[in-house]
Amino acid sequence: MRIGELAEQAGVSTRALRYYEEQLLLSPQRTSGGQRVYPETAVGRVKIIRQLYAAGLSSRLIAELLPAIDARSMEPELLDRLSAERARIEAKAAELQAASRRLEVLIGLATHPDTESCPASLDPGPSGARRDNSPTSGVGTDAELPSLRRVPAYST
Amino acid sequence: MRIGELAEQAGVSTRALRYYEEQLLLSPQRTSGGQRVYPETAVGRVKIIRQLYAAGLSSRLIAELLPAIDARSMEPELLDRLSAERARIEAKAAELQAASRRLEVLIGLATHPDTESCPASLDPGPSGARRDNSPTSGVGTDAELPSLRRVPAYST
DNA sequence: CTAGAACTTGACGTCGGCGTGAAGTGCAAG
DNA sequence: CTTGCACTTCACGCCGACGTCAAGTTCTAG
Repeated sequence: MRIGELAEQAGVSTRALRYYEEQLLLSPQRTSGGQRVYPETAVGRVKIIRQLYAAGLSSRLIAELLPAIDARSMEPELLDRLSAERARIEAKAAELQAASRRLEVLIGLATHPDTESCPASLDPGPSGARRDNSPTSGVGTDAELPSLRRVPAYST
Repeated sequence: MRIGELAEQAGVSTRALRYYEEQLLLSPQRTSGGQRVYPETAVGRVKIIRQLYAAGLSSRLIAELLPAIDARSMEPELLDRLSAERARIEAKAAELQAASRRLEVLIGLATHPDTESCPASLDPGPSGARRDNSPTSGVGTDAELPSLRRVPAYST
């Protein structure tokens, strides 16, 4: 199959496919005229690639990972790097959830009628799964936000 | 106080402070010579800005948010956008966690001795808090990954 | 007065995963 | 042969929050 068909079947753009090839994730054959020819298996392969991208992996790491998946065999060192990546992704997810909780507090302050003087420390607190205290580009000590109330919203 | 001192006290770079000003998040006064002069309150303000950045907000949204925080009063429309932002951040966090679970599966496949023919569907499944089925730049239908085993690692 | 630290504006670099032309070539149908 | 779509390579654009020179100015201590 050629690039257009693969793009459609895999649900990606032709530009993306050429980019993947540039990143050595795909190695299609060529016709005598220079056009790319992919095997049927390429559809699944592209989907796997998308999965790995969606997992936050860089094209570099994916390029190293794919041969291992093909060979059904992984070097321990690569396995370690994969674990490290997963840890980073987990940390990022946790950070985002903490951020979401902070926003939730802020929204709550503006949504509720001013319920007492709620101490809005905007500190997410250790409510999640924080294993380490790595920097994670930390936002230092937390600042306080003043209380908010919703504006009456005149009859617009 | 001048920019260097503020930078140190707030824990950011002077470049960042100038960038914040460019984004209309800060509006310091100037000396006759043109140097920036910040009030003491700027320290807290910068920390709040950092919090909002950490919450995944864009400088554009922060710029609209800060006056509301200053005025302790928020327009409902702005509140809605804030909620939408929070929803997006939540979705992103959930997506990352799903990705992390996928990686965990992949790592597990390579780590365990080949425990039976475990059907590695790499489907995160509904194990988390997925409220909606919004696109979230979805990776379409899930692909299968073959099983893996760890390579013996010769005595290196 | 002078050294030099701290400051100023300006502008280009970064990182990644593509989007989006531009200009030319391959291929199948009528 | 010709139309015309799919394809090719090349290469710049983009987004965002700054980092990082570069060259000039201001402030402060001695």
